Order: sequence, then structure tokens, then C-alpha cells
Amino acid sequence: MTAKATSESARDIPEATVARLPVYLRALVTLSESGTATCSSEELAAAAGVNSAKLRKDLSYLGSYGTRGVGYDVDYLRYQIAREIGQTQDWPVVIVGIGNLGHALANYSGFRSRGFRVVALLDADPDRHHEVVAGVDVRPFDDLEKIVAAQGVAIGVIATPANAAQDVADRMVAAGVRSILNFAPVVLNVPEGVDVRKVDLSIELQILAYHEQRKANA
Amino acid sequence: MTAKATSESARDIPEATVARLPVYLRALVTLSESGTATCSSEELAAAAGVNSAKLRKDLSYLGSYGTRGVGYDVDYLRYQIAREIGQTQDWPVVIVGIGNLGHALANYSGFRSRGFRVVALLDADPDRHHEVVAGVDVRPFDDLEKIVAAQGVAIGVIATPANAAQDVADRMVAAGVRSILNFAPVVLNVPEGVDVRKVDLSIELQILAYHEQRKANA
DNA sequence: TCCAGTTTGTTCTCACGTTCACAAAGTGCT
DNA sequence: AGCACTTTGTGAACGTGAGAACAAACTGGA
Ligand SMILES: NC(=O)c1ccc[n+]([C@@H]2O[C@H](COP(=O)([O-])OP(=O)(O)OC[C@H]3O[C@@H](n4cnc5c(N)ncnc54)[C@H](O)[C@@H]3O)[C@@H](O)[C@H]2O)c1
Ligand SMILES: NC(=O)c1ccc[n+]([C@@H]2O[C@H](COP(=O)([O-])OP(=O)(O)OC[C@H]3O[C@@H](n4cnc5c(N)ncnc54)[C@H](O)[C@@H]3O)[C@@H](O)[C@H]2O)c1
Repeated sequence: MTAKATSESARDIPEATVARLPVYLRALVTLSESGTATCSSEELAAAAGVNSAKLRKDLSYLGSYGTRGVGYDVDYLRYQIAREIGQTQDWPVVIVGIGNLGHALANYSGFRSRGFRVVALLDADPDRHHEVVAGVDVRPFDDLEKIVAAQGVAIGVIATPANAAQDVADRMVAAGVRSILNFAPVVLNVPEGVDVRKVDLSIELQILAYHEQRKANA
Repeated sequence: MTAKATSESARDIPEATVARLPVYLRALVTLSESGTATCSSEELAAAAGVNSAKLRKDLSYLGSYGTRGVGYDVDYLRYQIAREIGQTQDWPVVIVGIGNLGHALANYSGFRSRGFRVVALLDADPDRHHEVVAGVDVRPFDDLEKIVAAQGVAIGVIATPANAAQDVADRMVAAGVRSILNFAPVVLNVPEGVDVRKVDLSIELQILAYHEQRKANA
């Protein structure tokens, strides 16, 4: 009975596990590229920087894709994880705010290789329009609704200054964007059903500094 | 008995709380700048995007800085949090890998305003040397040890390609860096006592995509 | 077929983090 | 002073996640 897991996967995977699946996937890609056909949970866990028991438990949420006494087939597991996290499909993405950070993001090839396609770069500053970054030209922010509708964009990235971020988020949500990655250092308010993840580089440094101070005072 | 909390704070604050303190601090800065002298846990929690009970419990790890029936003095609490997370001192930082992302980071003013000072920009590519970014000139990577020793650098940022990141980390650790913020999509191995935090933008998008896929299949 | 060896999938326990709910401690009006 | 009201700080209940440990399931050789 193998034809079960196809669209039946109604199990909900713990958040902590979801956050690690991309790490496992990356480790599997590396193993696959280096010609490894099979690996044990121990090996994969080492490559991913986690405990092997945790790895096995995480994978068990997806199904039973290993073979006892043998390990995991690298390419098979890689495909299963990719499918589970939606990397078998193509996700159109818009980036708003093409300043320092927006440029770096637009130029980043790692998004493309993981199933994300930057379909538009938007900025409110007319001076930036018609500049071409990584083959995509920068367009007025007001084109947002049109582009989201035309391309079926579900994911938006905000790289504007903090004071513009909430407005941009509101416009994105109104246009139909349902997931937002926010780089601006503000707390965004969005309606139920819209996911926001924030990346805050200052906070990361501040956490390091806290521990650093601890070490110094010890 | 107020003269207790000064250097006696041997309580260890939960990781989850440490990660939220910078958010509270930012909310307090905003409140302070808008002229608010006092705020309740409810108001501050709303500004920080968390539950008020969680906020109060978090703050209680620092000490008892509120007044029942009144709330918190904005500037006083702001100072206490700043002190606790080490933002009253200046942290010299080196950034290695001055490509797309490294440029953005070097230009980011938010680090400076939170107590971090970029003292060096290092890159292995000679073509980048002597370029000046945000007033700091790009130097050869081999200057690392000299700079770390001279400036007492404890925090390093890695923005090199993935295949160089482990080498850079090893050199940093050998030079005396004890905290690393890593943007390269690899798992770094470092000795005991060295802190690593990773920021992985692809993973953030992949997590959003997972949930997006879930919404679509519901 | 049987057995020794290997590795998965899962159960159980413990630690950590979140939220509720409320006593304790303040304010200000009468 | 007394009382009604506000808001903090925390104990206790609950939920989620991590890791140890082991039975179940497979391999390969005798
Ligand atoms: N640069 C970094 O490394 C870095 C690090 C951490 C956080 N951030 C945060 O990321 C955000 C962007 O940083 P940056 O350094 O790229 O800033 P930036 O000023 O270089 O770029 C911001 C861009 O957003 C555009 N913009 C402003 N208002 C807009 C609006 N309403 N709609 C559309 N576009 C708008 C501006 O025209 C500009 O091009 C900021 O919130 C910053 O705090 C940046
Ligand atoms: N650009 C982005 O938005 C983005 C997003 C997510 C992750 N990342 C990651 O951040 C890292 C940097 O990305 P980027 O786009 O800036 O790449 P990039 O190629 O533009 O820049 C990398 C820089 O590192 C330098 N370098 C290479 N090897 C080095 C070494 N051994 N020592 C010192 N310097 C060295 C190169 O000369 C180059 O200047 C990559 O690992 C990338 O995967 C980037």
C-alpha cells in the first residue's frame, strides 16, 4: 500500500520541525551532489548539526521513508522533503524597497535555486525606476496590485525603512499577498490568516552581545 | 534596599526572553521619542506584539522595575533593559565578505545606533581592497588577526559564500572572536564557548512557503 | 533458516516556554 | 483613614520540544 501518502498528508508537522526541514534538505542536496546514495540518521544529523534522535523524530512526521538496518535513500528522502515543504513548485515573490538590502536580496541566487522566483522589484522612489537588478527592472510601488493579481504572488518581502513597512504590508495584504517576510525593524499588524516572519539583524547581534557580556562578567 | 541589582544579576535569563528584550527596548525607544513617560504592561506588550503576561514575566527576570497600579517608567525601564543586554557599551564588529550582502550590512545605520561599531570590512578578493564602504575601507582578509587583537573584537559577521564560511569561522575563532553571526547557508562547527547564530533567508521563505502550501490545500 | 549486527521509528521522561488567574501593592477620591 | 480601582509580579496548569532508550525491522553471512 504505497499509494497513500500522496495527498493524504493531513498530519500537522510541529513548527520546530518545519524550521529544520530546509536544513535537512540542504544537507541532502550536498550529499547527493557528492555522489552519496544512502545515509544513516547519524550521518545526516551530523551534516545538519542536530541530534540524530531529533532528526529521526522530525522525519517520522513526514512518513516512514527510511529502511531499518540501512538508512535513508538520499535522493528519495530529498524528494519527499522537497515535496512536503512545497519546493517542488515555483513561488513567485515580490520585493518592495530596493535600497541596500533590497539590491542584495534581488541579486541573491539562493532564492531561485530553492523554488522562489523574483517576479517584481518595487520602490516608491522614482529615481530607482527602470534600474535593472538581476534582470528584473524596478517598478513603481503602485504597480503592486496589478503584479500580484497577474502573477498570482502569494509571498512578499519588505525591505523598506521601518516607517513605511506597515503601509506596505497593508497594501500587500489588500492586494492578496498571504505571507510576508519583513526586514524592517517594526512589529507588523496583519489580519488573521496572513503569516509574517521577521528577520531582524540587529536583534541577532544584540543576542550575541548579551551572551558576550555574560562571558566577560563570569 | 535599591543598591542590589547593580552587579549582582547572576540570575540567568531564559533564551526566549533574551530574544524578546531587544524588541521591548525598541518599543520603549519609540514610546520615549513620542514623549510618553509611563506605560502599562498592556500598552508595551501591544507595541511589542506579545501577550502582556509574557511581557511581565520577561521583565520580572530583570528585577522589579514597575509600579503596581501605575506601570513602568519608560526611560528607566529602557535603561535597565539596555544595561542588561549590554547596549550601554560599544561592541566592535568585523564583517568578512563584502559582496552584495556585506555592502548592505556595512551601510546599515541600525547597527551603530544599537551599540555596534563596524571596525573592519575584510574580503579575500584584492579587487575589493581600498574600496570604501560607509567610511570604512575594505582590507585583505589576512588582516583579521591584527585587527581583532588591536580592537578587541569579540563579534564577527560572515557574509562570504558558503564554501568559504567554515574557513573564515576557524580563522575568526583562532584570532579570538567569540561570537559569530553567519549568513552563509552552512552549518558551522566551532569549539565550545563560541556562540554562533545563523540567519538564513532562504529558510525563512521556505517556512512561509510550507504554510502557504498548507493554506492552498485546505 | 537462524543468528549477529545495524539502524529506524516510537515511547517515555524531563525541561522549557506560554498563558491564566490572582494576591500583593500601589493610586486617588471621599 | 477607608475604599474602589488599577496594575504588577508570580504560582500553577498546560502545551510543546528535546533527548534517552529500546523494540521492531531490515541485512548479510553461516
Ligand atoms: N541594510 C541592511 O543590512 C539592513 C540590516 C538590517 C535591517 N535592515 C532594514 O531593512 C530595511 C531596508 O534597509 P536598507 O538599508 O535597504 O534601506 P535603504 O534606505 O537603502 O532602502 C530603502 C528603500 O525603500 C524605498 N522605500 C521607501 N519607502 C517606500 C515605500 N513606501 N514603498 C516602497 N518603497 C519604499 C526607498 O526608496 C529605498 O530605495 C530597513 O527597514 C532597515 O532597517 C537593513
Ligand atoms: N545576497 C543576499 O541577499 C543573500 C541572502 C541570503 C544569504 N546570502 C548568503 O550570504 C553570503 C554572501 O552573499 P552575497 O550575495 O553577498 O555574495 P557575494 O558573492 O556577492 O559576496 C561574497 C564576498 O565574499 C568574498 N569572499 C569569498 N571568499 C572569501 C574568503 N575566504 N574570505 C573573505 N572573503 C571572501 C568575495 O570576494 C565576495 O566579495 C552567501 O553565503 C550567500 O549565500 C546572501
